Amino acid sequence: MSSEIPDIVIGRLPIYLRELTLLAQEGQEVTSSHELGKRLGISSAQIRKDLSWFGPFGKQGTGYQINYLQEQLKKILQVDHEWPVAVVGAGDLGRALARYGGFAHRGFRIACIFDNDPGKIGSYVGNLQVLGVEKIKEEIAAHHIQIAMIAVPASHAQEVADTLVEAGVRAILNYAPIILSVPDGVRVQYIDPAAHLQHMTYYLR
Amino acid sequence: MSSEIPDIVIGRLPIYLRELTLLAQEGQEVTSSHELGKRLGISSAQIRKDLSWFGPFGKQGTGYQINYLQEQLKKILQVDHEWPVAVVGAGDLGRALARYGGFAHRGFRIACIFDNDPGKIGSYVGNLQVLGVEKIKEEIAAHHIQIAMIAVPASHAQEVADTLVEAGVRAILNYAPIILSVPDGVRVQYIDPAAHLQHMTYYLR
DNA sequence: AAAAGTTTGTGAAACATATGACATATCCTA
DNA sequence: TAGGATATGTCATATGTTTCACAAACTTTT
Repeated sequence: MSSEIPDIVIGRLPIYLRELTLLAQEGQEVTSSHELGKRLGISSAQIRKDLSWFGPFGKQGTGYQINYLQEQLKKILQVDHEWPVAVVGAGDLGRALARYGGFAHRGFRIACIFDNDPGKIGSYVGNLQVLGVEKIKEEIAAHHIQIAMIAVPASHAQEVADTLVEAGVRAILNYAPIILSVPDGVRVQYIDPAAHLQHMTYYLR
Repeated sequence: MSSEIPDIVIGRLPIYLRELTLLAQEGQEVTSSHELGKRLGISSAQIRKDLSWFGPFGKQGTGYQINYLQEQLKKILQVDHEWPVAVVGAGDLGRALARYGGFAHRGFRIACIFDNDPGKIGSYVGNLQVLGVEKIKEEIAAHHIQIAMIAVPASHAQEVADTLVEAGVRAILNYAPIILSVPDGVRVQYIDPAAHLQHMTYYLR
């Protein structure tokens, strides 16, 4: 009976939420599945169907109250409160992530950053001091951090992931170009820009 | 008859190629759909089916010659030669992308980097000098660049995309958290780390 | 040289996802 | 207040994707 909500639907919710925030910034108060779909390049039927997994949020004849739908999506995605996030790797990418301003208003706060390079440990990234990787366990446990981003070379990513999982992390955003092996209950998402580029070069003929 | 190859299949080829490279680095010469699938967390049937869209690359009883399959995938994805890539935005992210060592052996060379900040123009990122955005058109045309990465704030991303398309770019990897509007024939891929994180927080209950 | 063991490539079946279409509700205009 | 316009939520349908299962080809063992 209570069939599970498809993961692919969950994956679209952040995009809906993002676009709603944009609409709100533009001063709009109400939108429709049609308008949203047009802006996102998605069919209006799909948006209505996706949302209907979670409840009736709209009003026939009118559409969706933007503020209300935003709140509901935040609740569903559990970003109605802030998550502390750990960054492992204080190279160019790790530092860029730690300083990126786009996380704050979307439910995330970079809480700590780690590296294994003695030359980097102790230095500051924004107002965060880089900690040694040996501190991962205590720091993550102390702050009950459940989310981490891995921005270390592929050769060290699995080892880092193991440590993070041991420390209690349950969601990993992995920038290293390898598949991580993690126990059940831990989720991993991957970002591999070169793979995206190769996906596109296929079509460049 | 000649049905088109699904885009989702194309999207997996770079992952297969990446894993083959890893296997080759480990000194292995032959692999099987089963081994590959196990390492990637994908069913062996899917890998065989995906590859079969392009031809018979394996040998029954043996599996796949890694070198050969790598070559074939590179040819299919058109990364058997190097593509020059433009980066727009020389902030933390743009600089991290420009200096990232992971593109070179996967078919890409960062050819130029642009910014609109007079304080950044003229400075060096690695051995690339940051150019002003007003140079985008001439530079991209001169070097026949067809691929670009956008690493500017959301507020400027569409404008940058328009300029890039006008200059001849046909593939864009967009790091700005907005959907870009581009003409037919131009492909866009999106990277939005906050969206990935929100996708995962859904499951953190 | 035969038997046992692997592994591919592929059609058919199962499963998952997206679209179409419409009853119903609401808004707007006159 | 009636009629036209708009938009949701949902069931049925269509499309897309993955898995299953097996013949055929090859390797290894006995």
